[in-house]
Amino acid sequence: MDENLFDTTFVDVILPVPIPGLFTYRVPKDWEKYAIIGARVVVEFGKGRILTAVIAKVHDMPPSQYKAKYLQEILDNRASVTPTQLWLFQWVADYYMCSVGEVMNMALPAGLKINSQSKIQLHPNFERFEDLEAIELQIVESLKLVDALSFDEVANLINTKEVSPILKKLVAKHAIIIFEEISEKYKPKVEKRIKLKRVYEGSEEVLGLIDSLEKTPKQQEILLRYLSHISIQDLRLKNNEGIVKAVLMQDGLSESSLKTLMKNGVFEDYEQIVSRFADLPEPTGEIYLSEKQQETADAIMRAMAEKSTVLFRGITGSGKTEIYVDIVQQVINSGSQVLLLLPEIALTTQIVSRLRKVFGKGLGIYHSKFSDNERVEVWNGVLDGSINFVVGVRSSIFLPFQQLGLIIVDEEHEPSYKQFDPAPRYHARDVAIVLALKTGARVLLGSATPSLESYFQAKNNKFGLVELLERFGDAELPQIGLVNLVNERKEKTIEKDFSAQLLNALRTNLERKEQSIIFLNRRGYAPYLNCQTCNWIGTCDQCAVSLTYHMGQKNLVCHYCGHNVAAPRLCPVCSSPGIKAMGTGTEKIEDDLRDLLPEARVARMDLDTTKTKNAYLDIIGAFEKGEIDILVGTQMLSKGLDFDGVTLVGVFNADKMIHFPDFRSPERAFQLITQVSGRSGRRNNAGKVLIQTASPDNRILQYIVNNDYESFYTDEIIDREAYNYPPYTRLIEIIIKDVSQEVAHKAAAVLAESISNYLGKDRVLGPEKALVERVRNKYVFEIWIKLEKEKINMAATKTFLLNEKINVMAQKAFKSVQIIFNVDAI
DNA sequence: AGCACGCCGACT
DNA sequence: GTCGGCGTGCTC
Repeated sequence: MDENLFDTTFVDVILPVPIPGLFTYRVPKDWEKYAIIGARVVVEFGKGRILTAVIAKVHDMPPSQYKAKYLQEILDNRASVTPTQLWLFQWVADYYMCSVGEVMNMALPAGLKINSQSKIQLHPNFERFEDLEAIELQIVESLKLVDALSFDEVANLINTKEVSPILKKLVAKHAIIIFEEISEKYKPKVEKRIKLKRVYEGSEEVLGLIDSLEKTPKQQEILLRYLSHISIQDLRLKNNEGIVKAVLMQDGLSESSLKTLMKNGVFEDYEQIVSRFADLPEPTGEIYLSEKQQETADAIMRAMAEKSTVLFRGITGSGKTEIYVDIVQQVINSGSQVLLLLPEIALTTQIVSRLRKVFGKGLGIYHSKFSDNERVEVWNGVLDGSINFVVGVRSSIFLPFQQLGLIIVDEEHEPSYKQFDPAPRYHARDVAIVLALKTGARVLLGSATPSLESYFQAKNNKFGLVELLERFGDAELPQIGLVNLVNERKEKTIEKDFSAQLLNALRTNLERKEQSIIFLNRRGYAPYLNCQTCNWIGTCDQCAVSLTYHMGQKNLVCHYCGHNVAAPRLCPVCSSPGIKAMGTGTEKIEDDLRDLLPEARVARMDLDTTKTKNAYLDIIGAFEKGEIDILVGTQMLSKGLDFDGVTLVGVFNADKMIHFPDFRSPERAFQLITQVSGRSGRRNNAGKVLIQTASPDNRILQYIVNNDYESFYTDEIIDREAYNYPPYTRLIEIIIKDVSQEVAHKAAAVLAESISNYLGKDRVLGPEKALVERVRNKYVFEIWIKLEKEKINMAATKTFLLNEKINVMAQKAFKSVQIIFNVDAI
């Protein structure tokens, strides 16, 4: 008999797959009361594929086109995902042109998604080993040793990719069983604790116990140690709390003696679930604001009463952190939650420890360097309200806030707020603004060098604007000078890549025992190797770029695909030994400095020297302690670092930054150079900045020298308007990739043609070869479209684009083409 | 995205 | 002859 589909509950769930739409599953009768919107469930999707999904809708409409499968499991008895989050996931999916599943998958920490892995085990009744072939036998023999193997493990064992046909045969022969192993990933942290098995009445009894251990001094020592933590008088009240085993046993008390004590019923052990953040200190620090800072904080609060989003432009060294702290405290005290977004690497540093001192346990940190389990605890803490302040990276915008009052986006101009690689390609600042509009929270954007988009909104009264244009205390702005490389070249005063002017300034600084920073936005030793005899250049065979020479490992590295080979000593083409490293990276600068200023202690900070969390802190620590005279580094130096002793910043390659072929490069250059310049001269030290350039008259450099953000903005915004770039338009970048250059180009042309017909030719740029035309063996083309928000129906355009993608890919020739939409590309 | 099914080259 | 390569289509 077929089941009665009336009076049956169904759920539409979000699955972590890049397929649009929700999927309907049937709820087993007994579980109906647990089928809540926002609860996580386990479902089978396809054949034997187990996934964690989130319930988005509960209803009683049986699907007409297919038969719904049953839910396998309901993981929560409450909503792990809030209704606001579900709304936000959908908004992000629509706006950034991806599936809700992709958003959900990114938003949920890995620890909240269960593991599904097909495994095999030996069939308990199998005996006919003689029926098996050699490989099958090998698998079965292994299963005798380890009771279960994953598909991957089998693949490794027999050294083949395709294991499922073999395993199927084994199943047919009743030799093995395939099963899905499901396990929740999140494991609470447990702590072993020890307590006295029974509470002793009165001190005599305890003293008696101590005496009874006279002959076993090691056991007695343990008991005395225990009593030193919980005194005899306190036993009655505090014995039940016990003490952490590791604490009791530190400095090498005897484990075996403790075991004996437990066996004899003196002590017992038990486990207790503890928060991973339990041992955090209570808040101690207080932050005092200068009069000017307090005025600014008050102005921001007033502005936020009027506008949902407020832009705060506070120049470097004006003490933004103190102002944030004051505002955060006010919002928290009103009973709301606060999120402070920071660019990824700024989080590993000083600011967190400063905030921890003020906010203690109520502060949660959400960051890629934290483990899965820690992230789950932050998620749950935010959900149940025990965490009221989160400092995190861009993905923390998707945490389950219940009472969100304020989102601060620090360094809001930072491009790292935009996710690029896997979908969703979202901008955390923009998502924050949307979320705040939805929930009534406020957004505070902070930067010394706001993005043109944000400043434009502020100037047009869409955002509130508060500016703080003087440094904290009596600190002065650094003096910024340009070094004319053309003149120095004429006079032949350049040594290696250093102008005499910069080198002399470094020398003077060294003599005065003051610290210097050299900024160069290119890592490695040299961007390419070149044979002086046959002109060979080392290139990546997967990508259309030269390989960067890294002297540390003596190898050539592709900065696009990571390809890594030993650097040849002889030219691979003509075998001549005359290979020369061309151009300059941070490694070379570091090396050259050791030559030019042998007495200086030089260190380098870039992606290559900061692979581990501690390396980063070690370099900063050594620099702060004055163990380093000159620190060479990439843009990493510009973020959230606060050094007192730096009085000189040298900038290399400024011209390259300004003339990079991208309409945003003037803005980027202005922001980056201004930000690194801000590292010079804090507190009582007047600082100096020297920028090496071949075009000292360049307008961007002039604005930087004069510290003139306003004029930079006014100038740049004119160009943006003239060429229809943001903030006057919205950009969508379309990336078309294929192994065949011709196929990619044709598909791109077809797509561009139909878009032009729909939007008009003026709104479509390309297709053009990408700047790096081949990456990982795929040819890349780009189409850019510019959309005026007032004139174009954005939603309709996006629907059109998604349909066109399907149309293009439906053509036989374009089956293998990849088409990626990057909304609001930066 | 995975995963299964289905159709052609290099091996026994 | 088969094994196994990856093209194509589907997933509630």
